[in-house]
Amino acid sequence: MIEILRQHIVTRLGKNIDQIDLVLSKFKPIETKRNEQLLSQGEVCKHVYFIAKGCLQVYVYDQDMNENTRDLIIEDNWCTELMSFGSGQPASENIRTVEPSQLLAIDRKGFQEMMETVPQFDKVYKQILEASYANSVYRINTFVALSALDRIKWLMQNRPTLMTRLSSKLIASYLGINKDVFSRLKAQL
Amino acid sequence: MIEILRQHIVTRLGKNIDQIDLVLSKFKPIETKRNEQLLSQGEVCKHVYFIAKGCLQVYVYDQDMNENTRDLIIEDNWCTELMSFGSGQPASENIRTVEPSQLLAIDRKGFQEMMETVPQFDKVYKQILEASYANSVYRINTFVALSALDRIKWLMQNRPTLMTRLSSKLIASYLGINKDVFSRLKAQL
DNA sequence: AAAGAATGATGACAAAAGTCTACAATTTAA
DNA sequence: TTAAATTGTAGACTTTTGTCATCATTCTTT
Repeated sequence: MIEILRQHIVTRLGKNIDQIDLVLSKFKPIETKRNEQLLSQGEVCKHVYFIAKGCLQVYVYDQDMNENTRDLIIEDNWCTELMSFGSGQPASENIRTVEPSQLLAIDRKGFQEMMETVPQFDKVYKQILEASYANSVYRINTFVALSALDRIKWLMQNRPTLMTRLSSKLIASYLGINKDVFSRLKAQL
Repeated sequence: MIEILRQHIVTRLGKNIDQIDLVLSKFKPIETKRNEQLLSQGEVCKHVYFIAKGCLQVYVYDQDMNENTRDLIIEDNWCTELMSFGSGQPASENIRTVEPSQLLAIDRKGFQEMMETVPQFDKVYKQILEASYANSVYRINTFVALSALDRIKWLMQNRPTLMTRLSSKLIASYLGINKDVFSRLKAQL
């Protein structure tokens, strides 16, 4: 499992990283079933997860306790509640697995040590941040500019794997559409 | 004008930055009227702007050529189209001033020099990225979890200055609500 | 293999949001 | 300072989206 992370780092920083094994040793492998809770709002987010395999859902509750999906993240990506992880304040979001997953978790201490002792890792962190931000930007633009139907089309165009891989319920929640409406709109295509 | 940026950096990095004047010298001051176009989609985004005074709108067009606002950014903040600025690819977003503004612009060359010669600035960049990302996360959550009316309430709670300072048309577009609907919902409060 | 739970589709209806028009009020630019 | 343009509000109407109930189907779990 750790080899997948090694590969992820190598493709971003090149092969000759002195302390790559030191870095890797700071990650703890976790095997999960589906629907395992990794973070609940109110708790402090203690880890950053690298997803070697599987899929995580980041979600929030509304007044009616419906679950609304802020992000769906698949393998070869990172997941955390950054604000809580960075500040130590309680998280406002929840995270769970939606598939049996293989994760590599690093805690705050490990993360900070890594950033200090392996300056290059700072670069990886920046890349992760930039990618996450870019993702958010596109996502916001779909919400301000597109109707429900067009958001569905957008997802099919831009993240076709998500559409086929995950349940309609999840996808609808990710798109900010009621699941019944999603079902109807899909039929229209 | 440059003093405002100096202050911005000092509060983030502390007073004893060796080369702060070198950094500041790389920024070009720009005075704008309102409604000045800083970037049009298709162009490459060549600058990062620090807003010393005023307000910028980042927006995209939909099929009907309506303008949809991805972000509204006021003084003491940064604005750019990061993906285009970073990659040199054509921008997918537009940027204009919505108020007469005082901006400090740095181009790619200046930016890269800065990151290399003043390693501390890298930290500022990271902070900007993190803040922008955090912002986006909250914003996405308002879209997946809240109705139009609740998004209005959210904005009044969390960014009350925006509400009073900018036109209803802009705010409606920022919230992803039709301007007529926005007018009606506001009356309901 | 079977019971139970979750999922996805559908119809009927309700509520929310969007469109269009008109008009007064305000702002902008000549 | 005025003419022109933009903005904000309102009513009547349409479309989109949400809700609820039902039912067949598929997954899960025992």
